[in-house]
Parts: sequence; C-alpha cells; structure tokens
Amino acid sequence: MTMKIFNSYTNALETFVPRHPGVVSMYVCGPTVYNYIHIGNARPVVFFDTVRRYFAAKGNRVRFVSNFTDVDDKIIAKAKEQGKDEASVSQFFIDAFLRDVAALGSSVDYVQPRVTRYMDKIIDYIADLVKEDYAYVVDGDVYFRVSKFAEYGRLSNRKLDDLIAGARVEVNEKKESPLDFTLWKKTAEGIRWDSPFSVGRPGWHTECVAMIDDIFGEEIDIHGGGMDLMFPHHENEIAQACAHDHHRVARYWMHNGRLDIGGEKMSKSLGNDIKVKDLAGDLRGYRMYLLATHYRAPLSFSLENLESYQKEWAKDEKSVQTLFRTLDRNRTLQPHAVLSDPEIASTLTQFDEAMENDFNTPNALTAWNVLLKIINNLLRRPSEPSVMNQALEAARYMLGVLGLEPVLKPLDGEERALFTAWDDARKAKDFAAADRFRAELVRRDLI
RNA sequence: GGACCUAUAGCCAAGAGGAAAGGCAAGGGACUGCAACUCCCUGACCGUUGGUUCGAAUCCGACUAGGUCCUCCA
Repeated sequence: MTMKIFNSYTNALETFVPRHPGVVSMYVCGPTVYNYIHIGNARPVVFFDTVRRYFAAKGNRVRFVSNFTDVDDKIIAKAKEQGKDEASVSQFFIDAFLRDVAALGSSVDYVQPRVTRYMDKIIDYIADLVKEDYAYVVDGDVYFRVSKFAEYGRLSNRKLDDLIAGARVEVNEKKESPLDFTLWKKTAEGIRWDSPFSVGRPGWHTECVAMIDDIFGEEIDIHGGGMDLMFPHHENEIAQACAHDHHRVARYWMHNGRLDIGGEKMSKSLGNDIKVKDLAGDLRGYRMYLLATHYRAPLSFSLENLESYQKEWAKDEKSVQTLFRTLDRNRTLQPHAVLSDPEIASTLTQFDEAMENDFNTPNALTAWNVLLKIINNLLRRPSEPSVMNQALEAARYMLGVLGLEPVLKPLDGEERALFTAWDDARKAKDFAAADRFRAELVRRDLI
C-alpha cells in the first residue's frame, strides 16, 4: 500500500515518502496560551495525533513537535488584568491545554518548545535575515521584506497584486510594503527582551521556523495546522525559511478544515464559543465525532451530534470490553494473536486503505464498524477463542490508531466469582438471586 | 471589492464519470426467565437549473443558501 497525502503546497494528492526511511518528522502549530482551548482547537489536536499514531503503528519513529506561543499581546493583557506575570498566566494555560489534550485521547508525549525558552535562537534567526537583506530595521522594529521573495503567496494560492489591493489602509508607515510582516517589535511594556534591534519582543511568525531549524536542522516531512493559518502565518514561515534555511519548511503541508457551530462561526461576540473543558461526558466521544468527518472538510458542531457520538463510543467500548472479559473469564486470552481469519484480516485491510488515502478517518471508522459487527456476532454465541483473540487484536490496532482506546482491565477474583455466581443462579433458575448478582455486575460496570 | 470552500436520507457522513458505503434516530422481527446488550430486515428524484457525455451525485456554466480568508484566530 502507498500513503497518499493531500499537499496544500502543491494542491494535489501526493505519495508520501519520508525523507529518512522509517522516520517521520512532524511539526504542528500549537496554541497561544492565554485561555482555555475551544472545541475548534481540538480538531488539529485530535487529527494530527491520529496521523502520528498511524505512522507509529506502521513501524515509523515519529518525531512530533508542537510549540507553545507564550509571548503574545493577549497573554500580556491577561497578565495585567489578573495582576500576574506573563509566565504564570501561560504556565496555567499550558497545564490546562495538556489536560484537555489528554482527555481527548491525544498523546502529550511530544517535544514542546516555548517561545520564551527560544528567544536567543529567534533573535539570531531574525538577525540573520537582516544580514541577508531579507529583513530591515526601522526604529527598533524589524520587518520581513516580502518583495524579495518571489514565491510569496504560493502556498495560499494568492497573487501579490490581489493581496496589496485587498490590504487595509496601512497605519504602519514604517513598512516598505503593507505585505511586509513584523519579525521584531520594539516595546516598553510587558514581557520583553534585549536584542541587537531594540528592547522588545518577536512577532509570532518566526518562532516556528526557528524551532524547526533548531530541532530538526533540515526540511521536515509534515507541517500541520488549521487552514486559517495558511495565510499569512504559514506563508510567512515559508518566506523566512526559504531565505534563511533554503527550503520550504516542510515537504508536505497539511491543513485541517474549520469547525463551526450550527453553520455559524464560533466566536465570543456571538456568545457561542465552547471550551473543551466545558464539554460534558467522555471526550473520546468528541474525538470520534471529530474523526467522523474528513479532516479537510468543514465540520459543523452540535450538542445533539456530540451526544450521538458519545453514545456510539460508549457502545463500541462496551463491546470490546465484553470481548476482553469473555476471553478473560474463560482464561483464553492471548497476548498477541496472529490474524489468519480472512474476514477479520479484510477489515484491517479496509482500515489501512482508508488511512492511506489521505487519512480518510470516516472510512476507517466504517472499517471499524465492520469489525465491531463481527465482534458482536462472536459474542452472541459460543465462538472459537482463537478467532475472538484475533478480533480483539484487530480492535486494539484500529482503536489504537484512532486514539479511541477502550479501558481493558483483567477481572479480579471477586469479580470473577460474581460472574460465576450469576451463571450458577440462572442455571438453578433462582432468578431472584440472579437478578441480585446482575445488579451488582451492572453497578460495577462489568456488563 | 478580490480569493476561495461547502450543499448527498430526520441527523451525521463516504463516494469524485459507469448499478448511492457506513453510523445514529425511527419502524418491524429474533434472542432472553424478565430485561439490557446484541443480531436480522426496512430508507435517497445526491441544493436549483442549463450544458458536455453512450452514461453525471461526480466534469463545465449560471443561480440559490450557508461559510471562510484577505485583519488576531487551529
């Protein structure tokens, strides 16, 4: 099979070949930590984690990096408002972010560079751009000279003339061109650093390329983020990297589509923004909801749909748990089953084909549903332990890739005895006792 | 003003030129000591309208409705 990825840079479906065989390098734009993340922020968090899981499941070593933007006007404003320093504000929301990420079933085990800890490298990067004449200093501010980069606009498919025509009346007269973007801003307020240009702080476009250059030291395989970052942020990253590092940051650019609420943009002014931490119920149901739509398509959120997917996820998890417990009760659990059953094997093929087709997670979920039906049928009647173990193995693989991992715990002696007692009571037609044991099993969430 | 995206059953959603996947909800049936879970069966003039084609949900044009970007935003 061949991995196909839609490359936003070329606007085409391309065969994915990592630069170094067996190693996939990924960078995903992370959050500006001035608030809790909302449900739209969860989309790239879940999707790119799934990409990572798939590559890892296929035996690759995945080098996954995602930054924290902990220098920003909004953080400074928040710190001022709360009478704290910027570092404690950003640390608070970094912690909150990582809790949300974990609750969504995404791994928090990745490289997490922060702007505040990258200041020297960011300043050096900007200084290099100035030295090479790709950037210029005016009154302590530094701007990137877009006119020097002929390919500007290629990623977002824009023409320079259109951009200039559409540009707002530029209040900043220091810039040579309204398209030039800020690399460094001189400031007397808030968190700031000394630099060869002035005392100030960096613009937010340089951090990602400085981090990528430092951590990977070469063009990476995949750069991901939301479609709304394509312009200007990613365009600006490419411009800087081409000037400084002589490559386009990443060989494959991936952009996820936007999430809205009931067809309306989610925004504070409409009063319809929802924070991840405020969602009720198991967030893995939300993960399933997010993965049920292809990552590039727009997704319209509703609480009704969330509940529907949460219910579905609960049923799915229950089936796998029942399969696991049945094998456990019969002492026929095998740690690693070899997949020889053709029906089960074909669901795996179907699953992989979906994933290899530009991470078509909706179709991967369809393959999962086929396997789920097989599992439920195996559970309806006495079945071969070896086939059941294969089904469990396949389920673990698929759900592991999707980040929807059921909690599977072996039964302890007491639980095992309870199942036996229930069985015995039913066999003896002592239904009053059977109902008591059943109620206890339900109470313990074992059936 | 410029650049785009989306429109498939009550809801969610695949499919991207050759007989409309899947899930949820709903109805019917089966299993069960009674339940729950589960299983089986039942659903589509693919936004409207012109065109291209032997053949269009899929390609092209127009229209309608929503949305995005050009300005902080995943």
